[in-house]
Amino acid sequence: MLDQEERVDVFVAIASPVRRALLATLTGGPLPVRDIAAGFSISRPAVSQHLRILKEASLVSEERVGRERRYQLNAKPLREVEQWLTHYERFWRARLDALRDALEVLEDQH
Amino acid sequence: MLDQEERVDVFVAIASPVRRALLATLTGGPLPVRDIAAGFSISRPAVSQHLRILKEASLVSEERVGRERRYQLNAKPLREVEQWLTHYERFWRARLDALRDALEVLEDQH
DNA sequence: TTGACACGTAAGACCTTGCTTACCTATTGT
DNA sequence: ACAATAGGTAAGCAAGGTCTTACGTGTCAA
Repeated sequence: MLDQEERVDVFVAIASPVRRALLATLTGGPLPVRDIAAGFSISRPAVSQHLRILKEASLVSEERVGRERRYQLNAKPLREVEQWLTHYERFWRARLDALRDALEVLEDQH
Repeated sequence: MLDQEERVDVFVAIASPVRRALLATLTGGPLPVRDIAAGFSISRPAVSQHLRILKEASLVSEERVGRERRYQLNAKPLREVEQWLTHYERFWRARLDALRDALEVLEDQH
């Protein structure tokens, strides 16, 4: 079960708005490249190149069906991003708490 | 309370391992550039340039104290990333559920 | 078996990124 | 006033990303 080409960092993969849009497109289920590219203004080869990056980040997998290649979303690597975020969650929560406390003080003054 | 230079996409800002390390460095509290750069092998100007990107993504703020500039973590923009992730959470959760179910079937077979 | 289709890949243009060194300004301490 | 410190900025460069068009390969259908 070893990933053969896990070269691309997930953070790098999702840094591109185009690639995030590609992932969003695949939330509805697997699609062949033709259908994916239909929703984008860039050329089909450009879409293929982005799909390759996503594949090398394991964010999509490809299944060959006849002459089509159906790309499927694989969200699992996003857990790394979520895990990274948890280290910072307390910081923006701290901010919110401070704001809430400040508002409470204002409330009490009335 | 308008951000004067919110040019940089948060996803782009955190795509760099160096910048993620810079953010990690600041979790301990505000630091002057000198102290930040001490933990990195790249030059101080390179650190300054990364800090600028982070500042333009509002991930850090700077406070001038004498001849120092103390950079402080501001995690709030990371909420955008977290919010984006929630759209995909159900996908990797679906995977986990499928795995758990498969394991249960194996259990039952014994 | 021949043409159309689906798709990847190669090559090249172009822009951006990320580093370096050199230099500048602002502040502090003597 | 002057030297040292803190740190931003400019210039230059190598490397990499992102498009395009052209082309190659595998598959289907007549």
